[in-house]
Amino acid sequence: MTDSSRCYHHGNLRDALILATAELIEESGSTAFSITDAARRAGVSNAAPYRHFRDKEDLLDNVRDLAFMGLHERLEKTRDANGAQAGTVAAVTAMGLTYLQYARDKRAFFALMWEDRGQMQPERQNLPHKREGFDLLLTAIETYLVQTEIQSELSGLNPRAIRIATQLWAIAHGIATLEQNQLLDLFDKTAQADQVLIESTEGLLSGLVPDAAAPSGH
Amino acid sequence: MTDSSRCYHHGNLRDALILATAELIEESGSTAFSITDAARRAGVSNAAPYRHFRDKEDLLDNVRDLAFMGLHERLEKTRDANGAQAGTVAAVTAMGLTYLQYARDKRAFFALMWEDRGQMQPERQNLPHKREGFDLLLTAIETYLVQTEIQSELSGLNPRAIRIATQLWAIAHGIATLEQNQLLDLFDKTAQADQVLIESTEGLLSGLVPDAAAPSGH
DNA sequence: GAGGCGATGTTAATACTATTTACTTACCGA
DNA sequence: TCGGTAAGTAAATAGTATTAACATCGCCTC
Repeated sequence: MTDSSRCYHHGNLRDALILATAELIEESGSTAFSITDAARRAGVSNAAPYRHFRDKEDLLDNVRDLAFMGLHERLEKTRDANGAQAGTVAAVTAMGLTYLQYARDKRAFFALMWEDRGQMQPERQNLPHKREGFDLLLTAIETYLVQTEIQSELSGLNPRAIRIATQLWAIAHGIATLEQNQLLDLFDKTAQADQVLIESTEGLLSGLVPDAAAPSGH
Repeated sequence: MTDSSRCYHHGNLRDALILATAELIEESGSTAFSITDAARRAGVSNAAPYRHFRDKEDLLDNVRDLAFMGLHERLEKTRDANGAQAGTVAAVTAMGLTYLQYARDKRAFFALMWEDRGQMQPERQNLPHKREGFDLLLTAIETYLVQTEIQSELSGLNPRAIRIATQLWAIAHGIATLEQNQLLDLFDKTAQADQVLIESTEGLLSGLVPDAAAPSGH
């Protein structure tokens, strides 16, 4: 059943189509693609995909999942590579740098992941995978907070950790977007995206003090 | 020439098409639209647009400009409304909040503005309009730096001001994206986007000290 | 005013596209 | 062995961008 010597039945068309689509998108550098092309690349007729996917967007959703998994994998690798210095600013920063690098390496995937799908049903928004990436960052930050004795234990639900993770994810995402839109080099040729991220991370993490609510002194 | 009693020649089809497209996008809430629909709405045939725009993307570029001008207008209004307290953290924060509100109010426009067009020629990336919005933020921050005696005079080119403006723009953009992707309520139901932005802005602006290079102590 | 020319419309044609329908094949289980 | 169903096919439909060939109007010149 895993052989490639199929004449009529493909065997694993679903995965083949997802992969073919991913390849088309990566090769063209654009999220636009035709279901016809994907089918042709998988070696089937143009109607075959509809046995496995409701519509084009459904197929695309699966490619999106693939993209999120790719990012997640890289973030995990970064976390593991920095295991020795877990809980340092550098370890947190490394996660953000990985995010930026992914946006560079897989530009079309990155665009795909964050395409506006506001009018789509919630179950078609790849929320679980989006959340997974966030969780990794969150853990890294909690480790930092515990390590620097700002927080007493890992909980996964510490409101401050969540807030900081949100801020860091937001700034990494924003920097990636600005970089892709050529808005960094324009104003500050030396402000490489990485540098901006490193400074922002430090800026947001410094100033944190044990216990207490939000720091409000200037 | 400005009458509406035209039978064959429209008079100002170019603008009418841009407006029609903008309306279609706003009404549907999606950046997808058909040139046929835009033409119909403007009361002309489906080939007429090609007398005024090279292709669909060219028409879309003009809608993008419109969207950027709308954002710019709002930012200007915010700046003027806060004229009295120019140079305060609140004044800077207000710019970010305006950005977030625009992303909420004009969701489809916001998506349109930041659609990935990496493979497009530079002249089709609406760079001037993107830059204009940044400039407003930059000025607000320089005013803040001068007002708080961190910087001695308005120059428009102060590297630190540029760096901070970049960080703040990035974080505002990132928060808007997370909000639209329902990644804020998911993890922290109380972390309204506005609140995250307010805290980030304060976090990034505090810790700044006069003169000196980047603060590196934690 | 007559004539013509270029800008701005038109209709019709081409080539893709997504999606559905009705038909076909091959596998799997009774 | 046989029949049902999952998974493929071709063909039809409807909508799309874009181009080509033709039509009309306003304006400029004589």
